[in-house]
Amino acid sequence: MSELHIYNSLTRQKEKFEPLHAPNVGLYVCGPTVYNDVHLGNVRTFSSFDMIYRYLVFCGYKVRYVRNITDAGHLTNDRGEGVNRMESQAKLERLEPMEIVQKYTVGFHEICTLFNMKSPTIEPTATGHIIEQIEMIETLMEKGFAYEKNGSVYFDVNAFNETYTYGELSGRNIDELIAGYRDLDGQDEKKNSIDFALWKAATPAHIMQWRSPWGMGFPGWHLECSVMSTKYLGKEFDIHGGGMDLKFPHHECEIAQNVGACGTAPVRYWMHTNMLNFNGQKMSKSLGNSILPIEFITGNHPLLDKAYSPMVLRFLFLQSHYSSELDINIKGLQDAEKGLKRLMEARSIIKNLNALGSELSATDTQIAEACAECKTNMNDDFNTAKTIACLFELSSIINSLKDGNIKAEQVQPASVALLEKTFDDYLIDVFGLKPLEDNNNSKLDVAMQVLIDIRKEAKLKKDFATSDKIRHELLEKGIQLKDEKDGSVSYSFN
RNA sequence: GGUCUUGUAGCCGAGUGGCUAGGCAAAGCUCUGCAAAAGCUUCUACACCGGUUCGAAUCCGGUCGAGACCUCCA
Repeated sequence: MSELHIYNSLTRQKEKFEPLHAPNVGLYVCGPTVYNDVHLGNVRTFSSFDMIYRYLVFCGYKVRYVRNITDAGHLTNDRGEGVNRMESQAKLERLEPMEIVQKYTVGFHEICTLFNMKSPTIEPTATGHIIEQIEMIETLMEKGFAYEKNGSVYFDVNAFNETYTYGELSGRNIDELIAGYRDLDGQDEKKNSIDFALWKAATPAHIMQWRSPWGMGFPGWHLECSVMSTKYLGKEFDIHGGGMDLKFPHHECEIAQNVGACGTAPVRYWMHTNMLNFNGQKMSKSLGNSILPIEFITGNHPLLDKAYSPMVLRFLFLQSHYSSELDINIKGLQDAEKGLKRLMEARSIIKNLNALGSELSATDTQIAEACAECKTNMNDDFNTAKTIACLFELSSIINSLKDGNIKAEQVQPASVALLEKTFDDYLIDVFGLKPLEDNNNSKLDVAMQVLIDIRKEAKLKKDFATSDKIRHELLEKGIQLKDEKDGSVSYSFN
């Protein structure tokens, strides 16, 4: 595909991407609720959108990337029961709610940095937009899509559904939803069980509460995204993303709020990333089987055999499509580690390649085609897996050229330049992968050269005991010596 | 129960109505003092049963299996 196509969850098909106001693109992604640590499943979603953001920028778009921080104390459900997560965590940790917010916001940002994610261009907080949320509620009430009861305000789904349609995104209809709720018979103030809270009255015990026309209270969960996306991206914008699990009810309610308040469908392209499983089971906070990102990085977890670089995890994510479920396990992590190393080493070899070709060869054509295919694949709904396959194909050519299996005369200098650009473009810029380790520590390099020279001397004297001892012991410490075809010796880290 | 997704070689994982993705693992060869790394070669799969078609893993129907959402979650 020569132009970017995106699978739109709303229409359930791939569509050509046409921004409303090219070259500008508005991208909104639902961010984390900062009441405890993000887990690896969250990281998968955010790194998927990081890749998507990077690719849009790579394509020349000017992207406004908004990702919110949910820091208001929402209830664990909409029915007026449940607990305020921010406050219960605050009690648990004996901290102020805002200390909880600060602690886990900082933690989230640290993880984002470790995983080499670009910052959004705007990262708004729910508590920073209470006034705007109240304004949207007032608009919805004026239009007859919301009603107040005992200091709380609810969205009137039935009233909305008379003018518009509720449930399109998630493929639900109101009658079935109501039927599903019926056995939970109306223990609350809502007109209808499917109505959801826009504003909840707070009891004096609630620490996080704000003044509103309906008394002290706090906003409903779905409202902040409607408000902040409208404020920063407009009533209608290009892409809205989030995890699959937010499709219903969160995104459905968001659409209803936006349509109700503004009269237009807010989002052109809905994108949903799929869940991450570990050893076959969904990783989730509520199941209690989530391994923290930092535990992967340190290897400090009973289910892990060793530490894995954040880049290995990122690469593992990229090897499958963002919209597929991904099950990870130890074997998968190990495979990804090897694969990433292979690509990174191929990339570092390119700089030293000799190309003397003057006429277009079959290899030149092969390189040109594979490089061009990267873009075609990415344009097909961000097919990172296929793009990676192209890079592996190119890696074989690079290694062959280095080893002399392909002669320098068979490749034009322009092809090597293209290889270098392609690896930098996709591996580094779009995929956001960093070389596994920098070995530009000059003192280490000098020390390594001393060992390499000693080994070389031992080999010349046929003292293989010594030369093998150096090689084996370095390998045990994670440094691999490589005897190159030309007699030189290089090293890499395992 | 409702809505939806999915079932691909030892493992992971892309995919298009006809042109054997890719990675990891395994085997053989080249290279090597021996290795490692790298290169080459081999392993040709698409849950099952029907149907549409000149042709289907790809479309349709059914069967069986797996999963997600319908309640807080990315």
